[in-house]
Amino acid sequence: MPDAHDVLFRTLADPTRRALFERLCREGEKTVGALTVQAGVSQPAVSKHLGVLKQAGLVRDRHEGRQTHYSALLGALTPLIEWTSQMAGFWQSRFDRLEDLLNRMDQ
Amino acid sequence: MPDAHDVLFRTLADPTRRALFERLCREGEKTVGALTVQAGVSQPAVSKHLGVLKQAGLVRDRHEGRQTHYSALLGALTPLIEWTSQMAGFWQSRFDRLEDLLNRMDQ
DNA sequence: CCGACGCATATCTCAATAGTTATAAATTAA
DNA sequence: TTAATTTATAACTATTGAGATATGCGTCGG
Repeated sequence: MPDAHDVLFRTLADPTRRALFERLCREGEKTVGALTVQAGVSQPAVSKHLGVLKQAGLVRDRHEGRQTHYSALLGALTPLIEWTSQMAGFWQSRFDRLEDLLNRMDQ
Repeated sequence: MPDAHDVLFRTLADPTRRALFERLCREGEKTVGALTVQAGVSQPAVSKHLGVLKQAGLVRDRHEGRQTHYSALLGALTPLIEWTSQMAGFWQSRFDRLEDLLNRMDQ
């Protein structure tokens, strides 16, 4: 079973899909049709990508008549931020331990 | 040609490869053999993943006799951090504009 | 010098998935 | 009701890439 990091990285790895998410972040809520215009792929492809983004918790949809409006959910990026700072943290702590070691060696 | 974000997301999307990078972050420099033991895949698979990580600038290698030592390069994560905060920034600024609009409507 | 060791590369296979077109389903307009 | 519009789903194709095994290449110990 894939954890949150897996889902996020895998979902955002595709350029087309990430571009869709970026547009929703930049420009706010958009219909499928509006997104399709500049997506460079067919409407079914856009719908499928939006489905994957929704599954990952990165977007939500709102139905209004015969159109569906999608918008970004920034909160879903939290695990990504945490992962990144965790990696940086590990690196930093190893650096600190090295510094300690060097300090002790000086004495 | 894929930009820095593309490379990073694509490289870190694979669980096995990301696990290798995480170990290098947590535990520092490791040989291919040491990494292979706990990787759950064959040694050639590990070598290939390390090659991809190196290509992405996420790790560097150091040859010593007949073994190769790999270590993480945290700086390579910068574009990822920037992308994330950029997305959050777009969201925030749209929120601010909405707030402004509501304030103006109040008057 | 020769065999074992450590890693990288070559080649192949298989599964996952992004894309397509065709079509269904639901809503609105005429 | 019929036709047009909007989105989602179905079915298929093609590509990508992660994994395996086999092997090549350099290095160390005996």
